[in-house]
Amino acid sequence: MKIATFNVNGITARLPTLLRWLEESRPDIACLQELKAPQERFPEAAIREAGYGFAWHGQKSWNGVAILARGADPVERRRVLPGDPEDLHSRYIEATVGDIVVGCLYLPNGNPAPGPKFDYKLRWFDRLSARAAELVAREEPVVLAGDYNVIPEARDAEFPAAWEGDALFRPQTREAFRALKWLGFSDAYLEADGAPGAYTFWDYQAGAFQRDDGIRIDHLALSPEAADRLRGAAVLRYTRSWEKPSDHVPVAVDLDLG
DNA sequence: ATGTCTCGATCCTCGAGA
Repeated sequence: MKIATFNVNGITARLPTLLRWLEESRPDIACLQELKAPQERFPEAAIREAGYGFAWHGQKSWNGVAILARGADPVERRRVLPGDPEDLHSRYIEATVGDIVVGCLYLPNGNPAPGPKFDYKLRWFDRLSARAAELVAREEPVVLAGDYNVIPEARDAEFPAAWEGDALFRPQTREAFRALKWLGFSDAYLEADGAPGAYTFWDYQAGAFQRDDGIRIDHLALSPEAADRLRGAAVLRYTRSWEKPSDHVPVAVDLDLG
């Protein structure tokens, strides 16, 4: 079973690219982030035509997350991360697909740091960890996939010094990411491959992709029961060279599940 | 720091966010 995560940076502008990727890569489950469209503007017909059922949580202008399943309808469990009724950003959706629990997340960027946006990022991270602790206690295969906006280690950036002090690389951010690890979740790419240079994001500006000025910030965290079944992982760098690319590329993992 | 992109309001361009 191939499970992938892809920050599309606008599902309306990215629809042709998304459809091409679904057709060529045929993930069984696709977690999408940064859809930037209100709930009623999801391209339902095109996604169904491509062979996918879906659950999605939209928002005007910003955020927005979706879980797609090939030949199946994901069973939505929740569309809000618990712990803050005043947080109205659509950054989390959770569903089951067969026997697997999938959480699709778009963690706040958090810049400028320090500041209120960084505080929000850390609070959001705490809420994610609390939810992750609940999920891991069930001893089921769980995948928490998405744009974490976290550079876990210096090796996950081509120019780590340029990210010193940035919300994506601050010690507190990296510590919060490690908290998921201490709960029992593993970084699928690291476990299955781990080769350096597997960046998932390059800024559109200043020729960042041409200089390979990238960072690895899109991750799939696996519960122990999912990690037991991990067979491989891949970062689909080539999609960054397509027409009208997202600034992120998909990351896919292969799990030996049903 | 910025050589870009997307969205939305409103408008034929700009600000915000990333």
